[in-house]
Order: sequence, then structure tokens, then C-alpha cells
Amino acid sequence: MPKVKRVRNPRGQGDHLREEILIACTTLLDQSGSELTISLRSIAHEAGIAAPSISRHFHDIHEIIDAVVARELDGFQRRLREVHAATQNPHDRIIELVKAYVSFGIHSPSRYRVLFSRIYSPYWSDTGLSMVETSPLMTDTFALVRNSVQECIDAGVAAKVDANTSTVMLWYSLHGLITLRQSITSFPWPDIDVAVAQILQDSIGLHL
Amino acid sequence: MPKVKRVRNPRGQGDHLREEILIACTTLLDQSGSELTISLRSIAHEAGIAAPSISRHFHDIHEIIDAVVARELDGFQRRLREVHAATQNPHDRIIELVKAYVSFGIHSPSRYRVLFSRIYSPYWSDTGLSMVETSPLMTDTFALVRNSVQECIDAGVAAKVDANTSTVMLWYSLHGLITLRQSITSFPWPDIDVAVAQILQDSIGLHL
DNA sequence: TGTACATCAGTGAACGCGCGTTCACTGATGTAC
DNA sequence: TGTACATCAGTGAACGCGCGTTCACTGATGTAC
Repeated sequence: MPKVKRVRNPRGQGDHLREEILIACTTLLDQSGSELTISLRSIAHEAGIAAPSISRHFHDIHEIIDAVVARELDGFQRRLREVHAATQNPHDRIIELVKAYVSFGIHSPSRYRVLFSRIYSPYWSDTGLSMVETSPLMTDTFALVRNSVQECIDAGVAAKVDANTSTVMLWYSLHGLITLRQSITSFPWPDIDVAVAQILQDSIGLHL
Repeated sequence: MPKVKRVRNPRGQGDHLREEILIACTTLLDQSGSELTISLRSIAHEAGIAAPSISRHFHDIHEIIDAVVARELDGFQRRLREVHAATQNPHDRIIELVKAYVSFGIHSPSRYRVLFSRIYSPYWSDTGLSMVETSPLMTDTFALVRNSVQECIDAGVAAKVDANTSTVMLWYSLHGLITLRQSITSFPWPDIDVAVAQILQDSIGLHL
């Protein structure tokens, strides 16, 4: 989709193109589901600019992908925080948080994959290992859920005692549910709501 | 690694090259961890042959990948069958089956990924959707584990009642454990044996 | 208030490379007469 | 037993394409004098 004749940004506002590049990259990621199929030229084409124009804003394609992942992770965390603020008690809160997580994974499979299933390829090792580092945003988001699990335990609505381990178990299960259903589509998977309820019961011992 | 001067296969045994192509492709998959970074030419180079030589044996690269996946899945299933045959009672059997699954995922991350985390990309849809179909081998392997879970329930060593749902929960958790630990490496994950024991307890209610 | 100049925000052509695919070929070996 | 021919198992050069990167440029706008 080549865009209509681009109007150049006014002087001093060259950073606007940085935004457009990130948006174009996000669009392509949504379409392809893997950062490996994306090229600098495809991003330039999607953004309606010449390929060399990107170099003023990003050193290479990994820098663009990293920026997109950081943005998406930030948006995802913000959504979970909203859910956290909008719920009244620990029981409803953990259910809504899990629903939001699963909903994101099921309805935005490509974005979910880019955030939580990035591949470490040895071919990339010379361009830096930043993609392998865990973002503080990831740790923060985990802490948000873990605290909600702790609240459930304290309130007596969850039977487990170790909030940290329980939350990891919860994460394992939800991630497995989202990605296995995506990869192996013709398997007779059980109903998704039933599965999520079962996961909440098994992993944190939530009383339903 | 360019190989030493290849000796051509004798007449009537051209299928030997088919084997060599599959082995070369497996080697590359082990190295890269994603089928998206593999090209026909890279396989030809790894196998020490000219690129057009592949066309006598495979129509395109997807056919090669599919053949590799089928072989690997077959080998994986055979290993699980061996574990099944080598164990004496339902309790030990399910533990050893799970250990074998996790061990494969942790020690052969690239192969595991190719078997269980393949991506459906819309770009490939015109070359056929065979990659999206669930292999009968996958269903068979699931049935093997599900039957072991059923044995545990019948023997009273697992507390859950629905073997099918429990096995799906078990699969979700193990898959999540393997892939999350692979993608997010610097997170403070709990000890893997402890996590696996917890998963067995949570998902099928195994008494440890 | 003019005007020369510097800076900013890009563009377009060209490069060498790896890709999948085509095409004509090579040379060993089996087979029909 | 010879020998002509068909088949098999590949090879090597060449193609057009998309890739990341370089290089010289364009043209608008701010700034110093």
C-alpha cells in the first residue's frame, strides 16, 4: 500500500518520522507474526518513505523492533493497570487480570508473540543481546499480578501459600494455552473459558 | 562448512540425497531455531550440493521442513514410547514421561520450537496450509500421555477425574515452562525440578 | 531589512550480495539389439 | 560379445528480485552579519 505523496516534516520536527516508522513496523509485525520476515525496506515501503531515510532515526532493524516491543509492552502494562484499578476485590481482580492477558494473547496473536515468544538466534549475537534481557516492564507487570495473587491468599479466596511460585505456575499455564492453541490449531482443545477457570483453580487454588 | 568433493550416488539410489538434504536442514534448524531463517541455498550449501539438485527431491522448502518435522515428531514419539515401556507403574511412568518431555524442550530448544511453536504466516498461505494441520503423530503422542494420566487416576495416585482436561492442563503448563524460560532468560524462574513437580501436582493432582 | 550561508529532512540512483528458479550440460551406468 | 542409446544423478552459469548500505543531491527554513 504505497501512500500518497508524503509531506516532509517541518524543520525541528524530524522526530515525527520516528513515530511513523514505529507504526509501520507494528503494522508489519501484526501481519507477519514474526520479526524475522520484516526488512528495513518493507518498513520504509509501509511508511511511504525511501529506505535510507530510516537511518537518521535508527541504527538498524533490531533497534526498531526493540522500540516497538518496548512500546507494546508499555501499552500492555498500562491496560493491566487499568483493569487493576477498575476492580473492587482480589477475587474479581485476579479473574479480570487473567481475562485481559488471555484476551490479548488470543486477539492479538502476532503482538503477543513478539512480546513473549521472541527467539534468540545466534546469528544476531553480534548486533547485541538486548533482546535477551528481561525488560523492567516485564518484571513490573509480573509483580502486579503476583501482588494480586498475594491479595487473594491474604483474603482467603486462594488456597495456595506461595504467591510467587503460584503466579509463575499461572503464567506458564496461560502462556501455554495461548501459544499452543495458536501453533496447533486443529487439535480438539477444550473451551477456552473453562480452561482458564481450571487454570486459576489449579495454579493459585482460586475458589470459584 | 563446505564439504569435501561429493561422490555421486550410484544409479537407482538417488533417494540417498533426500536423506542428506533432510539432515542438512535439521542441522540448520538446530542452529537457527526458526525455519524462517533457512533458505534452499543454505540447505544446499550445508549438504555440499548445488542448489538446483534439491528440486529433484522436494518441490519447495516447505516440503523439506514438513518432512523434517514429521521425522522429528516420529523420533520424539518413539522416545516417549520407550519411556512408557521402561516404567513399571502409573506413578513413575507419568513422572518419567513428563521428565522426557521437559528434557527434550530444555536441551533441544530449536527442535522443540520447530515441532511445537511453528508460526502460521499469511505469506505462506498460497503454498498450502499443511503446516497448520495437526499431525496424527501429535494426536497419538497426546493419547499416550492421556492414557498414562488415566492410569494414575484409576490407580488412585492422581486426584483429578477428567483425564483429558487434566492432560491438556499438564501440556499447557509444560509448554509454557519450556518456552517462557527460553524466551525470557533473565527472569528469576524457580528451580526447574521444583516447578515440574508443582505442575504435576496442580494439573493432574498427582500425589508425590 | 537583505542576503549569504548552514542546517535539517529527507530523496534517488547505484553497489554487491543472497535468494529461488531456468536452462543446457555432463558423465556414469544400465539395457536393447 | 559389442555397441548404440536411454536414463539417472546431478552441475554450473545465468536470470531477475529484494536486501542493506553508500553517496551525492535537493530544497525548504532558520540564522548571522
